[in-house]
Amino acid sequence: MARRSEHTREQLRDLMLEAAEQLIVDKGLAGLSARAIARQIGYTPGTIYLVFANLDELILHVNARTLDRLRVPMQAAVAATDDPEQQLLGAARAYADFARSHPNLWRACFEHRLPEDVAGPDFIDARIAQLVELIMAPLARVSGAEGAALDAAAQSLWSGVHGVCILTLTGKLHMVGGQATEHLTDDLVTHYLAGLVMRAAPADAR
Amino acid sequence: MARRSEHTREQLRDLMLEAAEQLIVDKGLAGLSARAIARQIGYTPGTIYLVFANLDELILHVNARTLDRLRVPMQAAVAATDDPEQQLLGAARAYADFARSHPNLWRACFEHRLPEDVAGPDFIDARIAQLVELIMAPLARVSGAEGAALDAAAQSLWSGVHGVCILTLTGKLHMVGGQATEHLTDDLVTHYLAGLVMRAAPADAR
DNA sequence: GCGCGATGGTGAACGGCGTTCATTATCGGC
DNA sequence: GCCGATAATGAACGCCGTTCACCATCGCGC
Repeated sequence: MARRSEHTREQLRDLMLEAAEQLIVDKGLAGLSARAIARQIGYTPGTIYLVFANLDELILHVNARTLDRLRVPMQAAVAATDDPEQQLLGAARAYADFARSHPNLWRACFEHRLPEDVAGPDFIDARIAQLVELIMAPLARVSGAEGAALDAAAQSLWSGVHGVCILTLTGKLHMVGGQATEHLTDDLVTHYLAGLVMRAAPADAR
Repeated sequence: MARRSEHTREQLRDLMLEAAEQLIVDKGLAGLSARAIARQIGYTPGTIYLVFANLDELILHVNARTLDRLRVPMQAAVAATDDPEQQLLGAARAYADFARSHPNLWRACFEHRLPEDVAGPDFIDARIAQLVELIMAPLARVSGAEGAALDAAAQSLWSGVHGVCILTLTGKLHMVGGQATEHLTDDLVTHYLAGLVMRAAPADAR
């Protein structure tokens, strides 16, 4: 017992994040435990606390990685065209697609709850802000909105897409005529955008 | 030990649901435990399993109650006016208001996860369907939609409002210019409806 | 070549959890 | 007044997150 320097702190950190990620992918947040991570990487639970303050912090870092990975396809969707409406549709579809392909990782980002009195760390907030900012420019272009109105549009649209993903992926919406995630995100985005554009430049005023 | 018939099964059931509800209200789903419920009602944990199959089932029944209570103000909002757009706005506001006044109960309905392989019970699905159905009639009136298109509209609109509530209430949206829940629901509903109506009867066709 | 201080890592322990079940105290009916 | 049925217990099992005294190992100074 008591090996020395088998891995550096950094290596250990990566091993733990990797193992935790795999556990979440396989069995969801509920399947994650300090003991399971330790077992997976051949250490004891105590070692985890040499690297992270507690399990919550470890999970937050897994989530940060997930949010980074989620940004890639969304960014690609925005870069794929110059039509701002298509950019927004693409981003929403990329979001929904990521959520559907990595349900447990994606859900971990939003289901994980810190203790009542602890605030989320900046490195998570910043990554969420990055995602919302991705859609700001196209949204400004289609709607002509700016300032607080633009902020509101970005937040409500993004939240809306998020809501569709959550409810369809957790099976809380499979009632009569339950619809596919993609279909509903498209419906939400196109109608919201149409309404937003109309409000900005009403047909009556043409 | 081993008191007999101090309460009937029904009374015991209600005591447990009441105690569980209070625990969730006070400390969230995470603060709920079989031992805490038992302590609260003066029984031992084992007794719970004479009434419910397991804690999950008990939580599902608390959630069913919560959904029933949520329906009341939404129904009232729909009954308060004849203008379908105002009915929809009112229902959304009622939803957001309920979520904000009973955050822990409301969140319990959506954060509680059954084991991977267990399907949600009908008595929850039915109550969610009831909520969505509340907005079907007004939505049909404003948009003229019917059939699958109407289903899709109801689901994406409701999911969207839900998403706004989740992200604002869990503090996952307090970035630059973070907006109030009510403001964002109004924004989402009005713009979505405007877009939906326009699509149904475009201004160009007038 | 050797001892020693620093330290990475351990593993046992604490108090919690959900759940099960043999056991017991109490009841209604005979 | 007994007896079978049963409501409720509480101890037990195997988990959990987290802490910490301890020790095996390393690199350094001699």
